[in-house]
Amino acid sequence: MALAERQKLILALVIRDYIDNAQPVGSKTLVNKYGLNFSPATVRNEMVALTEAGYLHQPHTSAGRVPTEEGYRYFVRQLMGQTDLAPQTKRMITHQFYQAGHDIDHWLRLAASILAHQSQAASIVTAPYPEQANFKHLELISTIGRQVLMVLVLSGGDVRQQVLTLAEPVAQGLLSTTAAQLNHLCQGMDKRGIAALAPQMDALEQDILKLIVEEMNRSGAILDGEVYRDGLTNVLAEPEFAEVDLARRALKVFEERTFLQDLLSSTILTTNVGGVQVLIGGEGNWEELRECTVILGRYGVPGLATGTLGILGPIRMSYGHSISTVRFVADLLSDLVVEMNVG
Amino acid sequence: MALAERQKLILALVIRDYIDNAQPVGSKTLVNKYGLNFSPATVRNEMVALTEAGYLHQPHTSAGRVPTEEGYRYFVRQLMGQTDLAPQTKRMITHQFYQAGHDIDHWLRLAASILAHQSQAASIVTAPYPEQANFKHLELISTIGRQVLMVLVLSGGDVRQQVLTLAEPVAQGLLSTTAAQLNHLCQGMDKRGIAALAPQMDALEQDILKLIVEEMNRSGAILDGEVYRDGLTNVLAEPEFAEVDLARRALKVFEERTFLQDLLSSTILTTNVGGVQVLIGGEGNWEELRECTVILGRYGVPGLATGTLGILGPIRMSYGHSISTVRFVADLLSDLVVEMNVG
DNA sequence: TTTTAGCACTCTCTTTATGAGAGTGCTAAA
DNA sequence: TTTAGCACTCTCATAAAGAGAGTGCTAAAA
Repeated sequence: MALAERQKLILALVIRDYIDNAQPVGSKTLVNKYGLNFSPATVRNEMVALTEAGYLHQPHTSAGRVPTEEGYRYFVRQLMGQTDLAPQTKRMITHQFYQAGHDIDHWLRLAASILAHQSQAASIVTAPYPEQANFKHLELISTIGRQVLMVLVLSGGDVRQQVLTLAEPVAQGLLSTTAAQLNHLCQGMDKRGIAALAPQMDALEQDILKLIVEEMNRSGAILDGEVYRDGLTNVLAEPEFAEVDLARRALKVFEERTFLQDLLSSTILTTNVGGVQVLIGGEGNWEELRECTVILGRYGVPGLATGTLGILGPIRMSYGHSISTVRFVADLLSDLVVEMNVG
Repeated sequence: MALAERQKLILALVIRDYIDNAQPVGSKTLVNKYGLNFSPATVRNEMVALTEAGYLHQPHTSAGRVPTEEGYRYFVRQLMGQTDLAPQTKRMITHQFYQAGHDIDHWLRLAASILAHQSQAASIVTAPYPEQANFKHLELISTIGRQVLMVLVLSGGDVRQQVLTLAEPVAQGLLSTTAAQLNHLCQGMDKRGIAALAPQMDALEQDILKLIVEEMNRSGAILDGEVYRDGLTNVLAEPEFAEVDLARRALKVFEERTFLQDLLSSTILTTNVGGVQVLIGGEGNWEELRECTVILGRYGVPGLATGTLGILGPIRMSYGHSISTVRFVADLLSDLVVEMNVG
């Protein structure tokens, strides 16, 4: 259903007011507060239409109106327009990154902290994960008995460790020469190339190559690396989560990796780097996120390394600011990924 | 005040019952439920004594009794006795570690998960930190008046800054030569060696050395590396945290690094590896932890690398199980640290 | 002297009633 | 099409009343 201009105006005002005050919005208040040049009765008529269209809702017969999920969605998609952070906010954020040194760990932690702080919501940032990993270097270290520690360095500086248990003990000398050979042979190869090498090798080498391929397969996995969270307690400060159980279930989605994996994987498929996705009220799929909005973005360099970041807050959140923040931080992290791979 | 045996029995029963049911415990209930061979009136008399001694508390004139913080402390120290996990629980935990591969990151994540799950509380595990720091480099910078900024670089690349206030102003030139001398003298020394140097020095140098030793003592420290958290939402499930604000403030302690640093540092000084410390109700120092108990332990190899782990839950928690779990997981992690350093 | 039965008393929690307040929906006039 | 007027509805805060649980005290029993 297409909305008339005045209806759009009223819807937008109701949503804005509700976002600020967390109180149902009445016709009279609206007119007085925003100096509308038509009467409360007119507003009421329009509100009836908006309620019938499914964008507003009455908690009870004689209360003001509250936006429905559908109302928020309409607002975010049609009414809000493009927003951007204030230049000074941008500067402040950039400055913090600049000060954080050159450690990716610090960056990601800071990113989570900034997201949480700016949006007053819970935030999450996943470490960038190489989408396509190439072989760079291999080290084999005999530890004890038949146990061999394999250290694998992939392109992008990703280091993996795995323990390999051999059929029989092998001397460190042989391990070293084997590693040297494989380093020579596999240099720069992707997993496909390495898998193709295997048939011509002896048993020991085949074992090792298999493990290498396994590790490289795990690349591009959504959630293998570290996850940075922050601001979980912000959510608890919102009045809609005065009912702890609601808060508990929502935060659980951010806390448990299995949930998170589901949540992020659906986004990864549909969101481009630089793009931002807004999930309002669980969108029907997420009972746990009934009263929540999740804003997710991706950062990094497609085909090289990408990560996900986002926030979780009450549906009643300041969308403009939150979306801008997620987008801005994503862009900053993307720059850092580029720098890291260049430098 | 020393308690009679019967008083101890009643105190223990009240606490046990309250831990299970989160309801004030009355005299009649107690007698019926636990088949005591004396009457409710007798129990009431004893309860009066226990209340006067500060171990029990009445929410209002005509309610049952609730343990005070002091009551819990007495319980934990005197009444509870040594507890241990059930052998099958231990096996299960050990098994999970065994399956977790050989990656310290996984171990710590798993440790946090197990702690959270076993105790139904929020858990925290810090990465093991090398305890023994050796002197590498010193820089002394005159800032203003008698204030001198000391920058200390330790082995492992750990950089510390401290401001030192001298008895009288000292020129930058003298500071520089002093720094050069000390750099020469202390090269590669540990804190013990540096402490031994002090007596032969002049006043300025002694001041500086003292500060250096202090900083090196803080090694081990506390919170530079990754922090693993889990089960934050468990806390929200407890009835005492139905009031979100209480939960928010408590969880904030675990969430914010500055808080955590304070909390852990106080423990690090007083707890040995393998030991467990129980902080009940913030112990007067922690307003945020008013309704909480924090159980902290240390793991690792003293003098080599140690870390901290612990849980945060409501005061009304199952102490036996929680303490045993913290201790057991600490021991397991200690074994892993040993293995890691041997292999 | 210690323990116990009996009983009045206290305090909370729940239920019910009442009134104020905010906002609506409808109708009829502008 | 818009608006003023008004009766109506529903929530929320407050007060009153009754049920329930547990206590403290006293006097008798062990």
